[in-house]
Amino acid sequence: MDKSQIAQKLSGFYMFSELQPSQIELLANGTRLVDIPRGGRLFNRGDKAHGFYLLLEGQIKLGVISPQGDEKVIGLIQPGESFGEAVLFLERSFPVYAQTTLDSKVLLITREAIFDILDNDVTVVRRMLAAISARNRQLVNDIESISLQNSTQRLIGYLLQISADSPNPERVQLPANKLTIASMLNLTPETLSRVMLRLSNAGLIEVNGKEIVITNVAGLRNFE
Amino acid sequence: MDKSQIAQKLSGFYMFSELQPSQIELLANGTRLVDIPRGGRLFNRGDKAHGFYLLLEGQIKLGVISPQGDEKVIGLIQPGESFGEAVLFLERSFPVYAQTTLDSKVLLITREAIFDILDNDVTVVRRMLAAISARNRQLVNDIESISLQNSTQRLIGYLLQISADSPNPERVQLPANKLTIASMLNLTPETLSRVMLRLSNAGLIEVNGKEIVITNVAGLRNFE
DNA sequence: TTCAAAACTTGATTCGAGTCAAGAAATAAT
DNA sequence: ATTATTTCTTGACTCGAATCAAGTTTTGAA
Repeated sequence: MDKSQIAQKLSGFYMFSELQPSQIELLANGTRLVDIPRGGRLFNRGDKAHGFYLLLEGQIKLGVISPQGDEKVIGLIQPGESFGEAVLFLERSFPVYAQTTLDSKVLLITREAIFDILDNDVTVVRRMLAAISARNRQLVNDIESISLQNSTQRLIGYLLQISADSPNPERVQLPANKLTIASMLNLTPETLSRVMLRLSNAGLIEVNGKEIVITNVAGLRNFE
Repeated sequence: MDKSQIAQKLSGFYMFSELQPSQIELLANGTRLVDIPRGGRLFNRGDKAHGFYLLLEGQIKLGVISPQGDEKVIGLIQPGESFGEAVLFLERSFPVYAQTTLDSKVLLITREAIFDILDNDVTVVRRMLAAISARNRQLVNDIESISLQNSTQRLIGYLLQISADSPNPERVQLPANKLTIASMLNLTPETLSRVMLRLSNAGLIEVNGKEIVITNVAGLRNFE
């Protein structure tokens, strides 16, 4: 992928869509493409940040691992989404690791390049603030559901959310394997499996691998 | 409190410490003082944001309440700290309520005033980004400890943290009542009480109401 | 200063979800 | 196509923390 293709990808990204070609070119000069095969690490917890990332293809899992080796998935990044912004503005290292779950292509937008743009473009500033704020909101929601909902409510909430985001709300596709989904929902795989069985038996969903058919949205929303 | 006193408070706040007097004055014109007695609500979940807040005196509890009435405290704001920034940059309402736990004085820095400054001052932009990013980091830490640590580890982590932030690390003061501390740590008050008793019995801490003497820091860090 | 309300503690018991184990199904590698 | 490996499911059992209950202490309001 050459510079002009990188520039094209950058200008197609929401945060930079208002920038002039000359500014995009500047940004592209401070951006590099990173190719990582499935299962590879983009960075580890504790690594210093050299910039922030824009996922072009594949999928990235952000997570933490306890001293006992237990893993918790904090977020799942899809193509077109950026991540790692927040670390840039603190003199700190990454609090999470980033690992691909599919062969992936990522743009690394270096610190210097983005700081330069931020100093000169009000729109990018706003959108950067909005991006970090949105992540913030998501984290608050996650804390709320971990703290105040039981396993069934968390799964239902998650299914309804991905259903709402889907073009075909009755038939959704889990975006990752069930181990990862379980970890995002703060469940063990065993519990996820059992809760899905309960919802199936209640006639609310049908599960075929990663495909979930929501047969009764209202029932799902009001379950228990 | 008149305009010049508000201006003085604003210029003493880290985020605005580099601003010129003329800019501070502009900001002060878009700022108002809010006085709220102990137990009062500054805003509720779902309220539209008119700006962000700087706590001058007192204490503010940020939290959520489940449909079943269970409460979860997400954050505790101390004098000199700001909050509510993230909501400003999303076209959304507050995901949490804000309630005083002491008689409090708060500055409300209105949307228009801060946006105006953000468009004209690079330092404030950086510090705003840093402030929201720091909150982000805290939230990730919270999710990590809720997800991967047991009740004892969470309390120990919390005590070590407030001890590290304290001028007198051996003798710390809980910043709120135990019900609030318990909720922040995702514990019931009963469990908090029992865990404190266990740590006391193990000779690691001494508890006298809100005052905790950490008699054995290393032991506390390596407990279990 | 008194007293009512709120906060905290302690004990007994329950329960949701985790753990351990073993097998089935799906996926990837050869 | 076959096999190895990973992922997923199901069952039996355990356990950490919640709940329920009752008493004590602290706090703040009249």
